[in-house]
Amino acid sequence: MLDLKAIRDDPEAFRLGLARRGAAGELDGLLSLDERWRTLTVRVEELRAEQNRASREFGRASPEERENRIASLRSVSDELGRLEPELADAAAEVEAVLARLPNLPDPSVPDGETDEDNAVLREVGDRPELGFEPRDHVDLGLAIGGMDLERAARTSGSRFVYLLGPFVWLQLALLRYALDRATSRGFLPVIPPVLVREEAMYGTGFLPTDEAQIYVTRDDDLYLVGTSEVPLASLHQGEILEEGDLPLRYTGYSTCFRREAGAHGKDTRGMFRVHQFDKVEMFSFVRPEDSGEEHDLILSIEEELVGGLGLPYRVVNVCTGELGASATKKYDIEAWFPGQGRYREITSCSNTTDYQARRLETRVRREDGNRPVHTLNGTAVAMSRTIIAIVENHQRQDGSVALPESLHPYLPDDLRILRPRG
RNA sequence: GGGAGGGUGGCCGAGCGGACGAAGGCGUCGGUCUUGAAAACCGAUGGCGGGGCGACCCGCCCGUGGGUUCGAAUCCCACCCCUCCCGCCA
Repeated sequence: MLDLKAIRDDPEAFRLGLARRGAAGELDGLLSLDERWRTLTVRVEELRAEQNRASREFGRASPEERENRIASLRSVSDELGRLEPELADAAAEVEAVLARLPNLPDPSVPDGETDEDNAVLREVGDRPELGFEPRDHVDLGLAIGGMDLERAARTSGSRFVYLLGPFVWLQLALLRYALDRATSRGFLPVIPPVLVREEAMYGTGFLPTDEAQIYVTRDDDLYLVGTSEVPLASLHQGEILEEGDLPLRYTGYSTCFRREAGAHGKDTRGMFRVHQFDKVEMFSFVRPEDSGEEHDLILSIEEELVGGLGLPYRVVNVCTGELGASATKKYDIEAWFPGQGRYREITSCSNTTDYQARRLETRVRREDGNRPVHTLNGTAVAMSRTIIAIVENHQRQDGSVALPESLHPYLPDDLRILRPRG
């Protein structure tokens, strides 16, 4: 949510920022709705003040006097009865428009529509020189016995997977690997609820914008989260935090559910894009002036995690067209996937400034008043894609995969090399 | 799932149609006193929004949303949440 008062004070700044995201069209409408709301507010509050004054006197009045006063009180009450619904409508309209406006992009974000417009900041690590035609994760995973896609399709449909044996151990090793590194940097591990109320989805900015991507339960009005960002951000909903308690850092492990509507035909092979996967996420609540620095910290942890797995990657500054509604700026780490012959997103971190905090009413107590905190989120490890990247990058001619040393402490002793069966 | 009782300020807790943003206590912060501290005493202590250049003024908030009423923390309805008992259950 943008700051309505700030929009009033400097509409042109918002017009410019929103225009970069193709969302400036609603601004004039918003300003006139706001004008109407304020006019009505002034009138309604005058009437209420009068009613309160008269009502206080009424309490002291004698029974005879009361009879005389009821008529004038009723006329005030009647006018309020007419105006209050108008005021409520105006407020709801302002709210509805405001809720749809995305966060302003940071000046350093490149303009653009698709991932081809993202700015590549750096490439790190050498792509593996395999000396043979690389197999993709489906061929490798099936041979190793780490996954079953056909039976998953029979059970649940396309874009689902049974992880089996070696890939299960690998995923659990990745979990410990990610948690160890995140907690060593001060992030508290959390296993959050994955079914959440509408307010949590709204508060994090996934509703109303991304409704088509979200699974909803039929009888309970609960939403399945697409990322633990949602319950982590909601952890301090409605709270006023003490400045000395910030930053608050959490790392959540959860399953993530995504409908992938509109992705028909995209990444249909294997488990690169699935409806359900597990992910370790980092989430920070910080003082407003610290969010830029925190964003760099989260990115550096992500680079450490990806780099530590021996995966070649590049860092991109995501363009305006690819930003989520709540983000002012987003870095993606794209790992090299030999099976696809290109870089693909494997982690992502966003600075959402005060956008989510304003919706969730998470504030910090300050001398000069309570202000929304800033929130940030970033992937520690997205399990399915990371498993894919590992097996594709560390594959060997015979179809075996040498797992990176950084995972050895977390793996069963006989599983440092994944071998094709039979 | 069945039954019972509850949700009031940072916390505890009174209020159960009219002067209530709400008694009292605790906590916190100032002050008096003291060599210092404690105790005692005095005072201050919520959030959100609107208006005004401003000192300020006004409105809203007693789980949430509706309703009754000239007037609702208080009465009615729906929903949410918590606690206890029974049943079921990882």
